[in-house]
Amino acid sequence: MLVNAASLTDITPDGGDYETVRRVIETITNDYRDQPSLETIAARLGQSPTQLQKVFTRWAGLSPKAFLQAVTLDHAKRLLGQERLPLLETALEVGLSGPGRLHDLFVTHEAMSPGEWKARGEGLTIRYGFHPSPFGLALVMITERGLAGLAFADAGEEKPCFEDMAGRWPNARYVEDSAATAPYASRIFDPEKWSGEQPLRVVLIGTDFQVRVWESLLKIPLGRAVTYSDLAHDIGQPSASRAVGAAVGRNPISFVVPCHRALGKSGALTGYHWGLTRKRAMLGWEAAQIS
DNA sequence: CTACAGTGATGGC
DNA sequence: GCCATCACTGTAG
Repeated sequence: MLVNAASLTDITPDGGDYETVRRVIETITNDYRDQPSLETIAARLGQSPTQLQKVFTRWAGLSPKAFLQAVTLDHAKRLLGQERLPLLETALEVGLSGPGRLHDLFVTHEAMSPGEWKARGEGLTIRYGFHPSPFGLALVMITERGLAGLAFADAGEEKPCFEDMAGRWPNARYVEDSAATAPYASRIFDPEKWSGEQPLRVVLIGTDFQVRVWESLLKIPLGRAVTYSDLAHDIGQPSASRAVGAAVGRNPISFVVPCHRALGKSGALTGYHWGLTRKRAMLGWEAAQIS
């Protein structure tokens, strides 16, 4: 991990940088054809180039230029390329008990029973809170069993974001409790705290098919990517790539269940529930964590 | 680039 | 059940 602790404590407590970063990424991806210089971008955002450069680098650990390179098709293909098959064969010793090993952030998970799923959250108490994160405001939702939801919103968009999530388990009781959710937020977004000793507890609430897809996603290590059809193969339904896409899109715990590491077969970023720009940001941020 | 077909899970009716 | 809707993919013009 090249990102040092100081830079992380800079970004994580107040996620203000993300707004700037988001606009930079957006600008560049919209106008990549005319290769805008740092200067032009800075001018458009009403900031000085040096200032912009600094904020961006603090956020990603990567210069804007290097970052962009990390999110190109080329790079995406490389993420996909390396040893196609072995990747998903990595053991996932989860079961419903013992701590399993999972990608970079160690996670234990359990699935909800079908009964609980049918009840659509009936009898479940979900506590939630908004917290700043490197990717904008993060909405964290937890139950007694562990983390159940993670979503993102830009400033001012909290309400639709919450409703999006709450609509998935309409019968649950929702309690605002950011004191309870805060520890989760800080765990998740600080790579320094990713360790196997204290795995993050996660509870997957979804249909059987969805849960299988999400479990597959959890097997993708940091800095790697797979295609929707890889995932389809992994769950034993090679032709169901489209259905897989839909299931990936319904992932309630984005980032932790790394749905941003699922790409189209061409390496193109096909879609993202919380905005394609955010998907780029995550991939670029991760690229910086590895190097 | 667009169009279309084949695809499987899901949710509303 | 039926039908529309997808964060898909391959083929054709």
